[in-house]
Amino acid sequence: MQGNCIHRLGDLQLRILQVLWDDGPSSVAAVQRATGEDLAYTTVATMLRKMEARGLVTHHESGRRYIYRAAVKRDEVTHGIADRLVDRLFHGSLTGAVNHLLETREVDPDELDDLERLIQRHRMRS
Amino acid sequence: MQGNCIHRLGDLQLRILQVLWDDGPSSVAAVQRATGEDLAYTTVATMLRKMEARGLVTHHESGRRYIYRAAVKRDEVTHGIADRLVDRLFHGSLTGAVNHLLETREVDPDELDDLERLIQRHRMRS
DNA sequence: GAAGTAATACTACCAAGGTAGTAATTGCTT
DNA sequence: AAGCAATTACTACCTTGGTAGTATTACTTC
Repeated sequence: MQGNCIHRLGDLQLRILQVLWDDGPSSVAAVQRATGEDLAYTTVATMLRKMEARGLVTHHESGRRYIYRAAVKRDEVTHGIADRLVDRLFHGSLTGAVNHLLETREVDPDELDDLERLIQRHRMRS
Repeated sequence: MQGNCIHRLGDLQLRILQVLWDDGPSSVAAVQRATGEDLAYTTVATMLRKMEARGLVTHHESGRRYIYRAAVKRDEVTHGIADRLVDRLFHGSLTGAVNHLLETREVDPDELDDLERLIQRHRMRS
């Protein structure tokens, strides 16, 4: 929920949230399966419990088993993490960030087209 | 140096590296001052020692005092962290990342111009 | 109803970041 | 020389993510 420092997620925590966002409410077993990684059942269960304590997920019972669901929105988290990065590395400069990404990644012309369209679309808006 | 998981830096570690990149080789006291944060002298000294153990910085002695310098390049680190983020959050899609940044940040028209120029410049290159 | 199985709860550990106190050293200043 | 100030070394502690074992509980199946 609230000011929970939504950025600062470990790899496993993010992985689990992604499963819950993609697949919707899931049992521990389902999450374990969906992560694709080779983790003990109890590892996933423990992490889910820790995440619930932090307000990242909630659960309700279905029979004797817990069904977990994400308590934070994908956009919130993505936004939080991305913003934090832009601030930490580029002093909040979006241009700096995009520039760096363009410099250091392979970008094919199609992607450049996409980007240009994005910018056009944004220009309309303001 | 090498395979040291250059992404995965704590806030303080990144902060310290930024000081060393900006100001060049510095004593502990200088780093402490430059971080701007209110940290005990020994906190900075300890962190520098831990970072040296991880290969992030090196030191040489000048009289009885240590002068630390960054052992990793700014670009390496920035690239590592940014790449990791794009992979973690956007499945490696640069367009997805940029799109998200545009959606969630205030972007003024000047910045859009800058971005467009960036893209043009990149188009030339390929 | 006895045995097996699946689920959760509890506990424990390790590593790393972060923070800082205390001790020891050494050099400078009066 | 005596004492103060700066500096490094060592140690300690807390938190969090990550990983998983063991114990307990409860449902299912024969």
